[in-house]
Amino acid sequence: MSRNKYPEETVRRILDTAERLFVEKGYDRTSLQDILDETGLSKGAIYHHFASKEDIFYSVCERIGKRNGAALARLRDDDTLTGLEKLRAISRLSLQLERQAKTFNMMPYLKDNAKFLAMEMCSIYEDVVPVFMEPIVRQGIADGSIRTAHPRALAEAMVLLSDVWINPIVQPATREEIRARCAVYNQLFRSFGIEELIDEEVVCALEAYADMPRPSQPLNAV
Amino acid sequence: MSRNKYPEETVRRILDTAERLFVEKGYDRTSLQDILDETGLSKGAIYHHFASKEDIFYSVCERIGKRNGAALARLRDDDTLTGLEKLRAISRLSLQLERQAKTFNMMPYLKDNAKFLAMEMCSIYEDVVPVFMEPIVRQGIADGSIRTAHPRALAEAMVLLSDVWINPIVQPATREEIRARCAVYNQLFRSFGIEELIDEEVVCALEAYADMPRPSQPLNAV
DNA sequence: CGCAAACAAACCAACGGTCTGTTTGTATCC
DNA sequence: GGATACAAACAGACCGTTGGTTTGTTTGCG
Repeated sequence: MSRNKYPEETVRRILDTAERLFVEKGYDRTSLQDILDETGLSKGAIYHHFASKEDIFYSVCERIGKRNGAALARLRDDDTLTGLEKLRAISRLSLQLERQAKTFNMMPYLKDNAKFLAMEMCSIYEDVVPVFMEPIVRQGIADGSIRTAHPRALAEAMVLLSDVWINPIVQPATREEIRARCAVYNQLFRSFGIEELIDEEVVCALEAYADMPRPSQPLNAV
Repeated sequence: MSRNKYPEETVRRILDTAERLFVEKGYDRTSLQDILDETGLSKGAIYHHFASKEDIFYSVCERIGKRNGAALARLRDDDTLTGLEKLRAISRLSLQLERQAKTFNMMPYLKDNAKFLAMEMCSIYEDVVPVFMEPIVRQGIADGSIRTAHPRALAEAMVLLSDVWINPIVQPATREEIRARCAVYNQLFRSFGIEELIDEEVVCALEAYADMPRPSQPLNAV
């Protein structure tokens, strides 16, 4: 079936399949052959639309970033909320986005998903902070709901902690650990005027992750 | 030259070479052939001492962990310092360790070193926090120099921020950005009784990284 | 002397990636 | 509006390299 009339459909199929496989098995353990088998496409098809396996991975990440970015942009540009209120909303929102993306069962633990972690860190520095978080913090400074002389740095600390620590994707944790993390997280930012960054409702939602079934064992025991 | 009398020398050579190559080029871009060429050994030799390429990587990481662990253990067990004083000393120490390991020029940016980042995160949760940081925080609580109900969580937040944020390895930054990060970092932990976690001297040392030459371009532009 | 540790090196399947070839939608010309 | 041209959209054979295995050889040492 050459010369498809709707090539963007093919691209979508490739990205959908690749995203699922990368999330399920990790980048390294997903071979091009796996993607070929599951899409029913040929190598020619894939290399017509993408330059390399890594290119597919980056495109997958970019698409996830765009999905999340749309929701974050709406929040950022909402002019009925103060900066502080937006920060609180983000805690709620990012949990929701994570659920959608199903990245929360991304692992057999961290080691098999090094590439995703690295990309997340990159996008935090290059995208999430400068495009969404810093502007929101600056708004908070302007409207008096946040106090700091270093909006960028404060935004970085908040996003990093929430995305690679609070967020239980990265490391499984018990209910008590999750609750303790949230308590510390809230206390950390109190002196910047940011009270109750994570409210009880979100804490409960986070706690639910503690019971999530995890893949039995990391494949590469050290 | 078969049947070497000092096989541990061979192991050391393999680990030394692999560590250097992994740091210079990243795990993915270092092939076994590279290690063979630079050590002058054969595949048989390497697979006699190691189970796989990943096994070499884990051994490299383990060795780095042991090197750092020795220094951290000495600090932890020093009974002339309060918990708080030990935390301050760690800021200084980890900078020093990083310099030794030369991991600070680990990159062509983050994307080429996903595996190291993931291992660092793992070792933070599995090793650094429970073995070193949490005991120190607990000591600080006992001797009154630190105030928190959640020593583990506080330790996690401190290590994460210092290792993947303050530490300029992960993302290059200007002098002003580094200084701003340190200021925010110090303010974050003030309410736990932890004053001046990073002092001016360390800030200056960190600033010096801003001028470090970085590899020109990431190899995989998105 | 014998045996296993410590290698050397040929060998292998699978991988990511390339190249050439084929089909086919569509713009263009008359 | 039908023939023609052309490139987009694939298919699939092919290639070098990779990580990993196997078999063979040397040699220190009990």
